[in-house]
Amino acid sequence: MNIQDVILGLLSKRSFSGYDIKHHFEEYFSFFFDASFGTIYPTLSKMEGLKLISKESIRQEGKPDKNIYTITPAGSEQFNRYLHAPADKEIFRSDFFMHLYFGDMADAATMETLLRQAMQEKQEMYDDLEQKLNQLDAFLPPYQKLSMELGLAQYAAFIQKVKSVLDPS
Amino acid sequence: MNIQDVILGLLSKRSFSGYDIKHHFEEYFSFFFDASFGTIYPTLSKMEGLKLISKESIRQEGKPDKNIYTITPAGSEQFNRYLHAPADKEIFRSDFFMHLYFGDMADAATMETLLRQAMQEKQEMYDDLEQKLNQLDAFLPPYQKLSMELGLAQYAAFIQKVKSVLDPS
DNA sequence: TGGACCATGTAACTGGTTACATGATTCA
DNA sequence: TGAATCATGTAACCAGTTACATGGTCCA
Repeated sequence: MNIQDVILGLLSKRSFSGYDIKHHFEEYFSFFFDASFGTIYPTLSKMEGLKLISKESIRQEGKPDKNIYTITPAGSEQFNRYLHAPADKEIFRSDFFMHLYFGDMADAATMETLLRQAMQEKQEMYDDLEQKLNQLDAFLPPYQKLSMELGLAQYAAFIQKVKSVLDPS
Repeated sequence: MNIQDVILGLLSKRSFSGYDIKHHFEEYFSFFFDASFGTIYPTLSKMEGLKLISKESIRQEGKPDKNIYTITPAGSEQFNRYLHAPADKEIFRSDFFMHLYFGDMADAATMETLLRQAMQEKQEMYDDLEQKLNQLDAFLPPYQKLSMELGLAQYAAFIQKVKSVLDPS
């Protein structure tokens, strides 16, 4: 998976500006993907050069011009190849787990803070994702819904386990 | 978290060669961290230059020479700072989730393959981790054990959810 | 008046990977 | 005989981030 495929996926549904793409990433992909403007803008230029997408400049009043990108047939073809190819292996790199792994060398207060912090962050992500799911539920296509439910299931497992260690009852 | 901290953590317990470090990563960290020889060897040289670790060259019969690295007081100090600092946010980038998110545009057979594949891979990681946990259980310090149990809990949640979709019973 | 939002873009940097080079030993 | 294991290291590359530059509008 590279960012090109992700952008093509978004553009399969409707046209986007670079700015919109970033916001969509934050809103819907934040739990398994992310990219900065520093990646998005150069990638869009490159993809336009490759004729995978086409650009239309829109003048706006009171706001800067924006570039709206639309997928081309060549872009659709590439995205379709991506979609039916096997998934790359996922990248998971966790400093939390590293701290935990070496936690027996740290003091108890530090470890409790670490665990509480991690649990709280996961809880926030859970709540955020759950709220989105409830809100969109009826309109969500099945696999999109499943992706969110799977995210929730993993978060819930994490939270439950950490909670059982922090507040054994 | 950078690779330096991880190496210092390992060297806190005993001395390692670069080759050993790589194997330890694969054996115990593979589910939340990874690094290649191309990163490990230059990092070790750099850390030696910074006096965080010291090198001893060992001649071996029938095998190439090896460089054994030992942590210095300056290295211990840096590791201690790492250990008591808050954890960086984790990096999770999943092509599987991306495929799932866009899955409603793919055909059913592709999606079933995707799900079965992912489930199988997670199951293998689960089995591998569980086996290590059972094998070492009595010797494991508590937080190290917890890190493995948390990994298992997350894998189990994933597997269970995907299974419920593939084989509803 | 200062911060948030809208909007695009570049340059410098970083943290890695992959592939290559070397070479002996052991095992099937 | 050829693959796996032991062991170190470098060069080329790549995908990404951060910080900076620009500048208008809207709202408190």
